[in-house]
Amino acid sequence: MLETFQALAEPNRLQIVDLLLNGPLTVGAVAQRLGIRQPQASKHLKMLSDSGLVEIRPDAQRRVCALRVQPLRDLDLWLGRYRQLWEEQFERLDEVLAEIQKETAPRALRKAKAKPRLGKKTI
Amino acid sequence: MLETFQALAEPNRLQIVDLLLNGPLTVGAVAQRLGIRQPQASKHLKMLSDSGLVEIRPDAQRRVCALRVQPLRDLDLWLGRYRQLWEEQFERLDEVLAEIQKETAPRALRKAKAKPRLGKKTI
DNA sequence: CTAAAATATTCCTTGACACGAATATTCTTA
DNA sequence: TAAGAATATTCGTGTCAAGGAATATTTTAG
Repeated sequence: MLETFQALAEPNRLQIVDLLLNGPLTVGAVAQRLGIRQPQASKHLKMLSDSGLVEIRPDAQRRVCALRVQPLRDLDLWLGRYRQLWEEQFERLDEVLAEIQKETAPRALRKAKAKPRLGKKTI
Repeated sequence: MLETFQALAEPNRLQIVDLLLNGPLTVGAVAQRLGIRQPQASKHLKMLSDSGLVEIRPDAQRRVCALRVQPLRDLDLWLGRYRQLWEEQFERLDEVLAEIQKETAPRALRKAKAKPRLGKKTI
């Protein structure tokens, strides 16, 4: 997971992954479409390969690079633990924000001691 | 998107996000649970805040840090473009399994030579 | 076997950033 | 106002990785 994030935390590599969604490409093709030089493309593709995001298959002198879905599936799984967060919290968030807005905006800020914190969990 | 990946591409920050799934925490609490020092926690939380993954709300002298779902939703959206990729493979897998089933079940296993490999796309 | 094509590797420099230590800042309370 | 608590910031250091340039390696074609 960490490795996947690190692999995708670089502009060219993220672009490469997006590019390979349309199908496999050779190293040179990747370099050309990204406007980078061949050695950089090789390096980035090697890192993507190490992280499991790309599979590099030799074809004569060239290397054909294709996406591997496994890390993305893992990412999807990881995200799953958060998915409920925006499904159940969405309705409530609006309410809470409106509440706060209503509470702080109309009244001028008064030296409120022991202000009654809204019943959320206290830290 | 890139910013989100960069924010999550660091062990402590990824751990912080995972931690905040259980609810908001103060800076000190985060530092304590991660076993890191307070300044590092502050810095990491600031980066998470800059990337939009965490919201820092002042509460007296402390800062309460809570997850923000928006970047995660964006990540989910981004992943969506790849989701069909492993659904295609699932369909293929089903076909293959059905093929095997059809091949082994009715007829006793026969010496199949030059078994037709399913059409791997050539570059 | 040689030349050319495609890719990989090495060396170097530079910039980003993680960590530690020390200090500064902010807010509350007595 | 002073002290204490919680957090932020600064500075210095070491590490890692990205980019460029040059070169090495591998494979096909002639």
